[in-house]
Amino acid sequence: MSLDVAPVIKSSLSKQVADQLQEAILDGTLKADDRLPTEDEMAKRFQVSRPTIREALKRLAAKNLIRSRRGPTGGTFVNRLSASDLSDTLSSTSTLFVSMNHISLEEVRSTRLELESLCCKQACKNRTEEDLAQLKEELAYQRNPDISPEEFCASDVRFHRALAESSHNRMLSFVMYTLIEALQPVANLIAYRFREREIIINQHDRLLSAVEEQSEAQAIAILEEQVDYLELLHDAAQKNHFNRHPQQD
Amino acid sequence: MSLDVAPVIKSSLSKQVADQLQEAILDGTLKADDRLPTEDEMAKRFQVSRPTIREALKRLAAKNLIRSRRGPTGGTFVNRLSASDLSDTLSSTSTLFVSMNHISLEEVRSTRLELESLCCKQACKNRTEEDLAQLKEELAYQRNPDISPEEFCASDVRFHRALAESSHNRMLSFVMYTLIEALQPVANLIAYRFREREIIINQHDRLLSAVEEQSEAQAIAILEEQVDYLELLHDAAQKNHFNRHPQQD
DNA sequence: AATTATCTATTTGTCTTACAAATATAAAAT
DNA sequence: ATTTTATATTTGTAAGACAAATAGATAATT
Repeated sequence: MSLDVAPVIKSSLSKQVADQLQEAILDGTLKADDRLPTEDEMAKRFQVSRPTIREALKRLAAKNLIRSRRGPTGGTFVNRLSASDLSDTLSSTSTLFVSMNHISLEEVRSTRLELESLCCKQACKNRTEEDLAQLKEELAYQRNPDISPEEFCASDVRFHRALAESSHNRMLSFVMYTLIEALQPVANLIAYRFREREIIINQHDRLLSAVEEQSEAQAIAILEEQVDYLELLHDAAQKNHFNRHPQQD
Repeated sequence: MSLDVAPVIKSSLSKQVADQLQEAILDGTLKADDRLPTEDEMAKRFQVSRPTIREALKRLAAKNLIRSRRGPTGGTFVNRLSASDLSDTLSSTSTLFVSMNHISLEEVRSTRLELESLCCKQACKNRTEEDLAQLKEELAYQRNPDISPEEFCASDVRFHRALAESSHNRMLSFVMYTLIEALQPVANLIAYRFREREIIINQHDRLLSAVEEQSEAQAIAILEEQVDYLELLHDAAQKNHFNRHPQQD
């Protein structure tokens, strides 16, 4: 006889508490900047010990859902999450996803090209003067040959983020962030020498002009050109990296 | 005299421990299924108390980076993350993003349409027999009028996920998951009555045929039709919800 | 002999209590 | 009136104990 036993739920107490609190935050019962009860108070209400409450709070803190401050006016508060806060969470998630699932660079690149083309299209329609100013500022920064490779790389990320923001579609920007971040680990391997920088800056320059002149087709063509060029650099970087760190098995 | 004091790092101990461990996981020092030292052992090594170690571990557990088991062969292990594991993390992140930043449904919908069109295009090229079988299975399930609205909704999600998977571009599927999840809260408000179900099933049916016959244009047309139809349902659902739960302030 | 039951050691899960550190408020001293 | 000092509140950390799960070894039973 194979009786269907109830699959006795026994997740840990701290997890149950964390889930209940998260639920309250997600469904709006707890709003941004609301203050949660004190840890002692919650311990009494949930009928668990304070360490258990604290473990639950740390789970939420890991997701950036709450913040804590000590003192009389302190306590634990619900966070108002900005796009960049969430993109931090996303970036480690997408980095993990790519590395642990052995996603090929080709998949990331092709998806990025498609999505960034979308961003460009909408950016050509919706870009404001502020958007253009931001892009120009970043471009000017990149032109300084004294900045380190890391700074150049970071500026490149900011340029493409600004491009995404120019679409004025926050949902699209959000997913675009995911993709930009997913390529970061490889991008960091690239040796941006003078010649490479010059080419990339030139592409950025023309891209900016295309967006400014609202020429979708041209913008997309430049994107394709850049993705192709980055593919070359990526491949070279990986070969280089492989030679320096040969796999033993 | 305003001496520039060192900006004394004072993030909590548990956070520092968590960050160190996460770093080790991300850079590959700790690989999937590796076992961490016992909590007592780590407490000694990090020179902090066990509760502090535990709070750190809970932070990582919240991100699904580790799992724990009791007993002699138990301990804490590094997780091998699959796409579905990550989608749990993703779903709350994207749900939060939408709700906390007041992203309009319009932005989500238009982005979803664009992305899902991309999925469809690639699915028309790359879909396998297994993909088609999975889509058919879900469609058959939806045809059962006895399933609850929640089950219908869940099946709808699975259908669209399967469609994304059919593109055989895992990066694209990953970002598509984000969007599907972002629409869940509203989708759950919809009252899927017989008539609505019939229409949606019919759309799914034709969508499946288009993918099977590799007709990109037709597939995208049906997607547009469905997004438009869902817009109607969403609006109705929100009006209904608003009437039942009027805002006080 | 083979199976079952019991014991034991190990490790995470939880509780209790205590104290440290930060910090706002109010009282006291200058 | 301003500064200092106390004080209360709340999170952060620590230590120790016991509970619960679980694998392996041992003993008991059939």
